[in-house]
Amino acid sequence: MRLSRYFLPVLKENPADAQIASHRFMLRAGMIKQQQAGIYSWLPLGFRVLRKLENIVHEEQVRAGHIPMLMPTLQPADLWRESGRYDDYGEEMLRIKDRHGREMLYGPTNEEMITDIFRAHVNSYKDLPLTLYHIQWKFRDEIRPRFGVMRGREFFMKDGYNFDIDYEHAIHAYNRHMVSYLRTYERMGLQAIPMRADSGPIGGDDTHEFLVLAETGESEVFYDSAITDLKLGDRVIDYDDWDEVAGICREWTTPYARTDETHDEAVFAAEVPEERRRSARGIEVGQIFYFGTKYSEPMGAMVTTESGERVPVHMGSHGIGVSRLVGAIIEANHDENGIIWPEGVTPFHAGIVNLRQGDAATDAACEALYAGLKARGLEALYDDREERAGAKFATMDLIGLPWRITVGPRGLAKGVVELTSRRSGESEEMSAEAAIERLAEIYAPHRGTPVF
RNA sequence: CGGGGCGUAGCGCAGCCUGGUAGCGCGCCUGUUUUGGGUACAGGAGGUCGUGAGUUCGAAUCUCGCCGCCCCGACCA
Repeated sequence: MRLSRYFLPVLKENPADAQIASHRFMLRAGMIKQQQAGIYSWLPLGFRVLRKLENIVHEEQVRAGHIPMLMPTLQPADLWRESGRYDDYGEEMLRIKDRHGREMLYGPTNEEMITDIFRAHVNSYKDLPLTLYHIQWKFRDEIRPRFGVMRGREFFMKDGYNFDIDYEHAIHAYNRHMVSYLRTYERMGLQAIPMRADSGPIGGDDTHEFLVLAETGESEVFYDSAITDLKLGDRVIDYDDWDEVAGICREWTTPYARTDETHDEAVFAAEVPEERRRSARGIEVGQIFYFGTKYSEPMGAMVTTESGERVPVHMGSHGIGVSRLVGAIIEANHDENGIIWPEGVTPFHAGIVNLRQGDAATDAACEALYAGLKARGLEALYDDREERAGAKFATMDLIGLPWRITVGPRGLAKGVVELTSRRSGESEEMSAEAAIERLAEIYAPHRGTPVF
């Protein structure tokens, strides 16, 4: 993408309304524009990141054997009356009437709707296990939205629902989700720690929240520092292998890690040596629940077992806050100059800065570089504006592309360009070809592939 | 919802107390200049002062209503 033809409305000054780094940088980098309290337009740069995250989530869900679909944002009130949540959910649910006076709501979650779909089409244990998910906009009419997309009212979320014949199968689904989530966050360059949590309005017995450690987190967390050394890495996982999946969950849930809601100081002290006890703040970026027959029973989602018995299906639900993650990633990856995107989620793989726009040789070198990166499947943002070097560097730092290639007459005279890491600030001179080669290597592990 | 604050040019703000129909910085446009970290100079465009009513000869400024936004708290993916 040539910056001169892109839409990147960056702000030089800090917007008054933005309190925390992610909100400030998202506004300054031209990623979002607020339309109402807690409701944002996603401008091109922000949209690219959102799509990258969405794609990673899809890839990891499909890898775990879960099936993508799409449910509507508007739901009929009657469905929620069946589960009893129409009255329970309270003011947080946005209620609407259509022209005929029919009561509807902008869905804050989809347990009722997915259960309705299930009961309409599934009757036998032979169709289980089944896990369906979608990534869709949700709405929760927060009393007080704040922190930009971290706590908006409208938000983009992956929510998945598993249907299983009994408790044991449902727990495997739960474990499978935990592992798939660990891998999802890891690919996004995040360390998200599963912590034992409270179930809240979704209800249920087993539940873990995933928290990203960040100073601006809304929850206080307590954990054994050993947990932050755990890495999934590139181990191959068979999601149908109950023992393997449970083993990975054990690895991550054995070290103490809880939010203030479930924290127990006595247990913390007994289980964790003092030098490994940590307290910090965390941003919740996902949660998994097992809730058994909470919805299937009142809504009549029954299946026939092998022995001919009709039983309510065991369910769980699992969410990842995709739009919130954009903010969480920035909270965990920024400095005073702007964002520092992890390679897995960056909106462009590299930035090209032309230091002498209009100079035939520099222009040609930049064009060749741009084409060369494209040929290797890498997306560059080429700053071809008539701007001074300082302005171009400042923009690149702000929008946080992890790699920058600087092209100027001085370097070209020596036959080199400069490759700079946004994270370390270190630069290295090399030929344009070598820079392309290097970037191709760097991004080799971060290539997404369309999954469905 | 309780408490606090704000709404003046695209963004950040001053002006309001002590009414006389707007100003600064950044950004934008033009020209010159500069050219490896937001260059300098000159010229220029751009404002229903959130909105409605009231007071007044006269309201951005005073009074009341409404709308919107932000912060703290309770609440929350």
